[in-house]
Amino acid sequence: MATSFEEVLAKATIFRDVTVLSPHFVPKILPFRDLQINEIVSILSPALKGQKPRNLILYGKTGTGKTCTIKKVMEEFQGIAKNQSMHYLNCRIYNSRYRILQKILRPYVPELEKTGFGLPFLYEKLLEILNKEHQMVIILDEIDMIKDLDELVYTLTRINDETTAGGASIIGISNKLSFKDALDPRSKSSLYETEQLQQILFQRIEEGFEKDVIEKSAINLTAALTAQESGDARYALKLLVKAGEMAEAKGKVKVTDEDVEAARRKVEKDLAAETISSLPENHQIVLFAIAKITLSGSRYARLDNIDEGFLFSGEIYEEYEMLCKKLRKKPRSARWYKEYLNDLEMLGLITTTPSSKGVRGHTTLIKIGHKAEDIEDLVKGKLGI
DNA sequence: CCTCCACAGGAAGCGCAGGAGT
DNA sequence: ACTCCTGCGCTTCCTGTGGAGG
Repeated sequence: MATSFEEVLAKATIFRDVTVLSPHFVPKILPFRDLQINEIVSILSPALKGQKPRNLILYGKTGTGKTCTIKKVMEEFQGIAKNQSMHYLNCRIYNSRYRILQKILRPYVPELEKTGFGLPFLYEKLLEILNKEHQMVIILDEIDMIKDLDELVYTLTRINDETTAGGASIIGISNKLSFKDALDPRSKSSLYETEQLQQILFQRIEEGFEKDVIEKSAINLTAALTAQESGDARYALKLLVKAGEMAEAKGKVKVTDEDVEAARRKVEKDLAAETISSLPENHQIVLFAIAKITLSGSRYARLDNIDEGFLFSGEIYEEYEMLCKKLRKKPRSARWYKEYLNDLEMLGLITTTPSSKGVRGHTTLIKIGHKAEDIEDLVKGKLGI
């Protein structure tokens, strides 16, 4: 039997307002989320004042209100500042650098209705917009779905360096804590903030350790060491786990500063080993050359004004060429060798500094970032020298 | 002051692989 | 299946630069 609309509307139902229960609904007040909202606001506010933008990643299991929180924040910010815009993207749909840029730019660039524009074009357009003192906040929901995330992060952080006025902030949302492991170290360090690091630590400690077994000062030390090192959460967690293991092996009940300190040395070597083993061959050869000369002594070691342990770019390249000959490989050009040095520095395996007084000409001085014996050992095994 | 040194790092271009479009 | 395009890893060429040395 047919029921009229009036009858349906008049009938008292169980629901007061069905839309409230829809997953897309954003309630006016989010209980227990005020703290989080404040944090996000504090991270975004410099961006709105036209200062250097910051990035942030929210993570947590589905249904914990990440998307909801961020939508609330968007509502509050919308229209507060001129020359400012927020873009919410679900990366399940916009899952590549190209698609995301295209989606963001569409409202500004009418020609984009047609496809067929290259990435450089999109890049230029974005740069153009940001340069008009425009602040952009890009929210990437389900960020782990993006195929070329490293490139995207690199592009966006790089564009921030190039703009004169505005800038772009990235807010990533992810369900998986593990997704960060898939990130390039460079992207990682530009994405993570210290506050996030602390949050990760506390959350993980609660989940992974018995109550109160880690002394407060040990946690502080871990955070301090990590911040000083790279700010990489992966490092902090490894440190804690190792410290826990070492304390356990000694039959201790609590994890103290000394355990963390002892763990640091071990973790450093492990992490180096991990990094090195995933390095392309030529990078490894260059690194080996650096370790070798460090151990045998630099040709210029006795030069005044040069700090001990620093090597000359030129002598390393010569050593590298010799090693290649020994391995029956064709050495790469000097130009590309310099890029290798950049990569190695980026990974924290070496440190470089430009030469100054006391050195003829203009060159780069290179120092190995870990114990040379360790590095030589690790690479030797890998390369089979 | 000029010149040389010992590089730095940008620009152009090349061969190749993988993906998109048709 | 075919072409076309793009990115990648790399080479070659070239100009720039700050200090040493005469």
